[in-house]
Amino acid sequence: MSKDDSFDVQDFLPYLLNQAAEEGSLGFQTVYKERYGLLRTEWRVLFHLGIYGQMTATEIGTRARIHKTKVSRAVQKLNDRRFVERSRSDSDRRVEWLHLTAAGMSAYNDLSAIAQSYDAALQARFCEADIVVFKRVLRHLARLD
Amino acid sequence: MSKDDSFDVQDFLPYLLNQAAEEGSLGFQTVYKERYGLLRTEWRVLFHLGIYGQMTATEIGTRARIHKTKVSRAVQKLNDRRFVERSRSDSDRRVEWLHLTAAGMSAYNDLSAIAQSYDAALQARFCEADIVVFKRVLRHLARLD
DNA sequence: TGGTAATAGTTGATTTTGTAACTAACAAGG
DNA sequence: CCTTGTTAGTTACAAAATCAACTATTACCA
Repeated sequence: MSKDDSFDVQDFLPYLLNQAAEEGSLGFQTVYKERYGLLRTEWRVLFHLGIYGQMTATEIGTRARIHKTKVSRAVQKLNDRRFVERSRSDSDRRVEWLHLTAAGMSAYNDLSAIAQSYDAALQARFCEADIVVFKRVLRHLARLD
Repeated sequence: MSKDDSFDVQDFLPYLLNQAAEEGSLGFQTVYKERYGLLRTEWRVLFHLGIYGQMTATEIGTRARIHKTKVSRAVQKLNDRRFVERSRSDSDRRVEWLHLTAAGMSAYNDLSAIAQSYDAALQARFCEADIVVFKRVLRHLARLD
């Protein structure tokens, strides 16, 4: 017996978003996990380097809104696996430029191809007009525009 | 230098969903955290009991897709705080019925009221037609319909 | 019956995360 | 130069999530 029938979790946006996000990443998560033993943050860092090329840890953190300690640890792991190389900047020896190795690039290419087809399969479940609206609202909520 | 310019993380649905979900729960998270010292899972369990009334841990886990160990520990904490009471079923002594105490109900009422206005504020940023589409797609992705 | 499997829920060991404090390098004003 | 403040990134310790193994109870069936 509900105390307040006018409220339903399933209409609560943060709840809906969380459920959809979990459901939506589930399938792809197993790919980068089982195929390359990557964690979610590690995959995210890999993708940013694959897409935007050379970046610093801080830049990645700012762009993806990941805390610097999380980025730091992800970079460490990716470096251990020889997916990422670090090089100190000459002009400012605090900053470290990160870029993918050949192995990292190859993992990125493989995963991004899978990501694209995964994404296409997800989007195929809706009509194009709905996807347009959906993504626009998402981007706005995610503060990406 | 990007290897594959046709791909952008910001168009990748799982990524977008995650960012939006994190952004969207951020504000409300501080409410249940600072006001009642609740964790995300604890809040979710509280809400389910507030809305659907008496339930078992397994039912909550199934409906919200939370792992049973997470539910178990959340119920323990909520029970410690006297927000939830447990009672063994007579017909099957493995199952435990959970329901809110008066204190739990009051916390739920308080939080659900805040949740509703928080939700309304989020939704006010878009036109109604967009919200309708958005929620429909979300529900489908979250496999809630 | 008795044996095997299934279900509800808990506990313990290991990983991962979060918070704060830390080192190192730079910047700017006196 | 020195003090103070800021920025890049790491590390230490506590909190939380995860995974597997566990107890207790019921269900199935030969």
